[in-house]
Amino acid sequence: MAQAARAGAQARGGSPDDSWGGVSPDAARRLLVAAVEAFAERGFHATTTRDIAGRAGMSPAALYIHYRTKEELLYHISRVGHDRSVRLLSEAAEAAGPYRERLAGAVRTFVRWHAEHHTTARVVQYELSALGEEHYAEIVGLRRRSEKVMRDLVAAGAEAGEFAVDDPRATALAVLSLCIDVARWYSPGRRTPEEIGAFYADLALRMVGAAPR
Amino acid sequence: MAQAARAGAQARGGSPDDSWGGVSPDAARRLLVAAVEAFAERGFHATTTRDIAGRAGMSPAALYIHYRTKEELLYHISRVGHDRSVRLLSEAAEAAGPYRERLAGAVRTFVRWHAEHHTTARVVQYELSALGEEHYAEIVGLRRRSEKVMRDLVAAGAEAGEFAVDDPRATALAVLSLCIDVARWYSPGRRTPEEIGAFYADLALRMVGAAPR
DNA sequence: GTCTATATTTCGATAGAC
DNA sequence: GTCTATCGAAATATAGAC
Repeated sequence: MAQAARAGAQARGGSPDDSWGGVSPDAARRLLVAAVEAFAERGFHATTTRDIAGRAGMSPAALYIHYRTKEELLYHISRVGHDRSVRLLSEAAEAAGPYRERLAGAVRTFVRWHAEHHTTARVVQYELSALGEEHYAEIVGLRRRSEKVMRDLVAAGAEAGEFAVDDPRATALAVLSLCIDVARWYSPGRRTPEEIGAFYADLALRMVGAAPR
Repeated sequence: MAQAARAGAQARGGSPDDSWGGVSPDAARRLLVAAVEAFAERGFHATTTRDIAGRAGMSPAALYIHYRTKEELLYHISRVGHDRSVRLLSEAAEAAGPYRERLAGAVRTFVRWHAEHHTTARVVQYELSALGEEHYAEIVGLRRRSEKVMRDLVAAGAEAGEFAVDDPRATALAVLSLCIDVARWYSPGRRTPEEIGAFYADLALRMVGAAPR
């Protein structure tokens, strides 16, 4: 199955935005990648369906064979991105070991994803308001799940005595906020996603008052 | 002078978005406030000139008496907001006293402004890409100034032995990033801008490895 | 300075041939 | 499934009366 092979390549982290290897048919995937790039550059409302189709090497009408509306394209991107976010955070939070390691792992992975896939992440994090009402509500639900994962992790670490925080809820939201904003400012060059992830993991440990390693 | 009186009211912090008290004539100010609200809610490109004019209680054509284009409205908002940001940060950084107090003051003030004026701040921070080329370049210059202020402050604190940071530049950008993202998630209710500012000042001190107070 | 009316452009989405 | 051609709606901005 081509999908499984592509999922493997994706897990290893290939070219800048290969989050969409599993999407088929080919034309639908090309349109999705084109939409991600266009939405990230100019925003959803400033992007025309002609632009998306053009980037994918197709006519404007071809878009509507694979997606019912422009908004559905955004929803697809947003949905996949938020699913990924929840999964990355959850897996790190449920790992074995001390809470400081779990938090560091969660932040490192989450930040690395935001840097590595910064075009996708930019759309996922900053184009929410362009979603239709129902889609928006669904995505907000996923965001609450991410927030809960981080909140529970910080609270657990605090109760275990590994963290020293006055307000676990606010601290968790601040850590998440710091990670998310990476999608806004990151651009390739100065430092690798891996390096930024490691640096941010250290910052997060400082924020929760974990003893320096 | 009405402008001086309004500036006084503004410094004391009145209603949620009175950053525009000094703008005259009255119609121009109403349009500006309407644009801020609309841009913050839906984004620049999703906002129509009809919507802006409507919120200001005027006809669509009236907008063009006071502003040449919709983009000029955004530029005005962005310019004022960035000037304010640079000033808030600079004043705090140049204050007397230990660097940890200066950093705490800068973060507290900057965050408080982002929360108090979160509609304005949202436009200022997240609608940059809708600016015209020249305006964009000018605003980027102001942003670099803000970054330099924070960078120099963290570096000075580190050299003075008050902060323990591995990478002052990256740490400064992360602190700024954390502050800026407040504009994205803040909504009135749970906690006051003042409380969030104080909380974030503490987080920033942790990030730079300042000794706990 | 503000309005009504509208010129002009461009958009999202569809029709129908192939 | 993709194309060319185009519809109908809606956008920014302007013209001209008051």
